[in-house]
Amino acid sequence: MILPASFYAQNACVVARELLGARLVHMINGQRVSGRIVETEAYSGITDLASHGRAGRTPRNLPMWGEPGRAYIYLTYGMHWLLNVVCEPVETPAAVLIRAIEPLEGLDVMAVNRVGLTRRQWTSGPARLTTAMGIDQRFNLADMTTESTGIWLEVDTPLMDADVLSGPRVGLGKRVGEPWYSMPWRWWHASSLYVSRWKP
DNA sequence: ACGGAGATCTTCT
DNA sequence: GAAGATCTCCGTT
Repeated sequence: MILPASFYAQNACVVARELLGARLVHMINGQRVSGRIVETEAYSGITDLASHGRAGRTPRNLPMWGEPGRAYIYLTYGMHWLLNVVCEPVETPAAVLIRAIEPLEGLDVMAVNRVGLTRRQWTSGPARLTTAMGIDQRFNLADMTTESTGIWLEVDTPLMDADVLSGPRVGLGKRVGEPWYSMPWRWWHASSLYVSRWKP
C-alpha cells in the first residue's frame, strides 16, 4: 500500500518515527529500485532553528510550505542531493529527511551508481542513498503518494518501539545546549547495519 | 580507529 | 562573503 497524503499531514515527528520500516521505491525503466527506511529526521515549524523553514518562505524551501506527501529535494555542500518528504498541512513548513535505507530491490542498479564501495556504503547516509537510487532535483516537488511520478513510499515492515532509538539530529552545530541539539528528532532502526554514522 | 581537509556551488546575510 | 540537514580520501596512532 502506498502511503497517502493523510499520513504525511501529521506532525513531522510522528511521520519520521512511523516512516521507519517503510519502503522507498524508484521505478527506473520499468525496474523497481527500493530500500527499507532505517533512519529519519524531522524538521518542523518556523521555531525549529535547524530547519530551512526557520527564516520564512524562500525560493529553495518553498516545497516545505506545500502539499504533504511531496518531495523536497535540495543540494547541499555543492554536490549532494538530499531527499525529504513534506509533512503537516499546507502553509506549515515541515519535512522529514530520509537519512538511510536498507537496499532491497534493484541491487544491480545501486552497485553501478555506487561502484567501488561496499554494500553498506551504498545507502547509509542521506546523500549516499539518493546517489544509489538515482534520485536528484528532477524529483523536487514530485507527488510521492502515487506511482505516476515514479517515486513513492509504501508500507513494508512497521517497527516496534523496542527496535527504535532516537537522538539529536546530525550535521547541525554539534554544540550541546543549542536548542536544536536538545530535540531528539532523529530516529533509527537500532539493529540495522545501514544506519549512517554506524559504529561497530 | 580517529581526525582533518578538500570537493564544489547554491543560498541567504 | 560565509556557511551548509555530506562524503571520501589521506594522514597519523
